[in-house]
Amino acid sequence: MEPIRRRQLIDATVAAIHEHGFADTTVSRISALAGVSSGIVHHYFGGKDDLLEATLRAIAAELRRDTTDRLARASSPRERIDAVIDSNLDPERFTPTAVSAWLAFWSQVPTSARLARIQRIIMRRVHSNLVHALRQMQVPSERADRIAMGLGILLDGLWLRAAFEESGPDPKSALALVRDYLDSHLRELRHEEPA
Amino acid sequence: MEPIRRRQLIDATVAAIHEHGFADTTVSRISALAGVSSGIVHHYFGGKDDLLEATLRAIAAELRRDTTDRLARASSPRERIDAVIDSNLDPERFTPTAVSAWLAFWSQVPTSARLARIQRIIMRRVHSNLVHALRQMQVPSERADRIAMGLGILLDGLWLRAAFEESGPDPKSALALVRDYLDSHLRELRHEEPA
Amino acid sequence: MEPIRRRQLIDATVAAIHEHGFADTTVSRISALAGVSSGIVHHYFGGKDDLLEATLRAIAAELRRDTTDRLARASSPRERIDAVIDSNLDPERFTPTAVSAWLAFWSQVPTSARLARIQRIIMRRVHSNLVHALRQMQVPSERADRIAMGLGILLDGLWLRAAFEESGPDPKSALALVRDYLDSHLRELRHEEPA
Amino acid sequence: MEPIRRRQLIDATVAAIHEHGFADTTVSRISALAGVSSGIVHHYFGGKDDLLEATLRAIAAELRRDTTDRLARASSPRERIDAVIDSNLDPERFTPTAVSAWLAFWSQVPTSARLARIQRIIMRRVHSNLVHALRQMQVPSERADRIAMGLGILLDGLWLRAAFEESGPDPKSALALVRDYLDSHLRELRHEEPA
DNA sequence: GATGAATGAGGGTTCATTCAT
DNA sequence: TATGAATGAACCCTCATTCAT
Repeated sequence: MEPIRRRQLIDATVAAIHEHGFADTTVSRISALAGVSSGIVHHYFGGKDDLLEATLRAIAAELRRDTTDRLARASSPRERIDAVIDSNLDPERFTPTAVSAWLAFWSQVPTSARLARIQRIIMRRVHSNLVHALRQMQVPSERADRIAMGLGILLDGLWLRAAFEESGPDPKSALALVRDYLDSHLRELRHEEPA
Repeated sequence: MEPIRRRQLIDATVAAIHEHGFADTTVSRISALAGVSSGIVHHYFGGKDDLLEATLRAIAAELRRDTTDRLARASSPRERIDAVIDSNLDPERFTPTAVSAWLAFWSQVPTSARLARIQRIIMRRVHSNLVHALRQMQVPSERADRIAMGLGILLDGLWLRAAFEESGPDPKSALALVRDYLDSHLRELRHEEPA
Repeated sequence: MEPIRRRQLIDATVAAIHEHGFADTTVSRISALAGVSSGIVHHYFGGKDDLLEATLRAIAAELRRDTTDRLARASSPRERIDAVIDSNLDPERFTPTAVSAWLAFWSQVPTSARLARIQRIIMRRVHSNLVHALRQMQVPSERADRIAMGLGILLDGLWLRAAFEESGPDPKSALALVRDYLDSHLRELRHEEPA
Repeated sequence: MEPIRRRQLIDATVAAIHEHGFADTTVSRISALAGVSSGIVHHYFGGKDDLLEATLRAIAAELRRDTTDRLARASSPRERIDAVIDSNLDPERFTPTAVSAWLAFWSQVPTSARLARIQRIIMRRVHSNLVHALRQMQVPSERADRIAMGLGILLDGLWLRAAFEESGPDPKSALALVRDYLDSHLRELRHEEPA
């Protein structure tokens, strides 16, 4: 019963955040969306904060799982980089619902140590995945770090814009924009090499 | 008296958001930080929401003023682009306090029509300033639009990371990263031209 | 549970109005009198206004119920008129508590559309009951209307005075006063007939 | 200056009560209507309660003045009774504004000792004026008292209904109703006398 | 395991009152 | 005499949390 209820409540939390915003996401609204009583939240989670933390962990785990799957199927360093980018911009995850949930959590990061910790882990994972693949492509350490950071920042910026609806590019252009950034930097590297 | 009190309260609002986060920014906390009574907020602003809106408008106006000043001093299209970038990454404004306030407001955008409207205006201004300057450099319309969007997304991503402390680049590297993005695209354009 | 709590709160509201007056009837006072927490008001009624409306409806329903019962037991038009008068002046309802609650609601009628609506219905019911019975006694329509209005006004005046304690007649004299008014008008009619 | 300001504020208080109801009659609204600052109320009256008391006193004094004038012009006991009735139903005073102010004050009577005292004086004056005139017409003491009380109750009931708009008779019918009550009782007395 | 009635702290807001000017 | 900026207590209401069932 427990895993079912926990998932129900986490899904309902994401839905509630998207629908009403973080500030108006109340325990009753979440439980109403989940079709259960309000007391259940404290039964399966310690309280509202624990549910929120679990929700962030859950959507983070989803992203990680997808990235891991794609990485496993990749057969070259370049494909490994694309795996990371693609999983971040996968239209199935790059939805208004997901994106506004992320934004809501992000806004709590500066003042919530618990969420900040999780957020840091997520970011570092993306970064290290990118750096790792770049290093395999013979990109020098310091350079790999810079490119990975640029890619990470672009991805974050795209997610942010996606939360504002209409003011960001569609998933396809978003992908092109990030790939373009990567390509131009790799091209640049190749031109330098002979020198 | 009015302009003084309004500024006091707006400054206190930014400070409160930075210190406690958007959700825990209460009228009493704001007024305590401003060193005035809680009733004063409703005297000078209609209520909490109006104060929040005024605060977003104020920090947006500050950014616009700085951009306008820099644009006025620019003597070439390239300098105009740099003016926009520099004012967005000016270390004086690129502070944890300012940046977490922005993030807090951003998180309200998906569910607050009032704030969304202001946010849209701010974004569009940055975008059109960039596009305008790029067009003056003979960049084709569609291309100018894409580069401007890329720059805007990078800037947003950088602000977002700045709010997470430590996980973003320092102001100097941030500037380099954005300039680098611009340069590589302009270089690319020049290579295409002869062809 | 719901009907019990609702009744508790409605009774407490009447008591609070009697004790402190309408203006000083706060939600906390009501809930304290009812022996429950303040939050409960919003759980069982939407808010304070809804509780107040429900309270007026409840005391109006009580009056109507009593009138209906008496009307059912009446076996002549004259007894039907007495039924209406008696139920309005029944010592059990003609108490300081009940009477000051009515006055409090009356004072809100000129500025509260919700309460005005209910008040209008109550008044019309008394009036039409009286007119109906008078018509059965062969009193001409226009005359019946006038007598009924006079009776209604007397009843209202008596309730008003009852709220001022001491300055009104005791229930018994009140009853005599109203019956006397009715009798003299009926007598008058009989004298006219032969003419 | 003082008498001018006091009158301004008292008039504004009556207007505010009529317009917004007793509960929403705030000091700022009153002073706004009077065209003066809010602080002035505490300068000329001790506070809000004192202003309210002064307002009740003022409208009571107005009624008394009018009654006194009419009584002075009356040349027979019967005219003296009519004087009292007429001044209570004078269309100039029997207005929605005046009437809703009275009702508002009445509703405070059960819980305000200060206002109750004034109210008691007003009622007693009307009563004693009526009794006095009836005694001059040779009506036995106990009978005069009863008739005067009936008249007083009718007048109160009429004022109450006037506050409910539409549900009461027009000033003319109101007058007829009260005079009719008086006449039928006097006639009755004459019939008894010979017996 | 699950409910939802009940609590009460804390939120935004209003407003009578004070007081420096 | 007159102002209106400023206060802070008290209002209604929301909601995370508890707990008897």
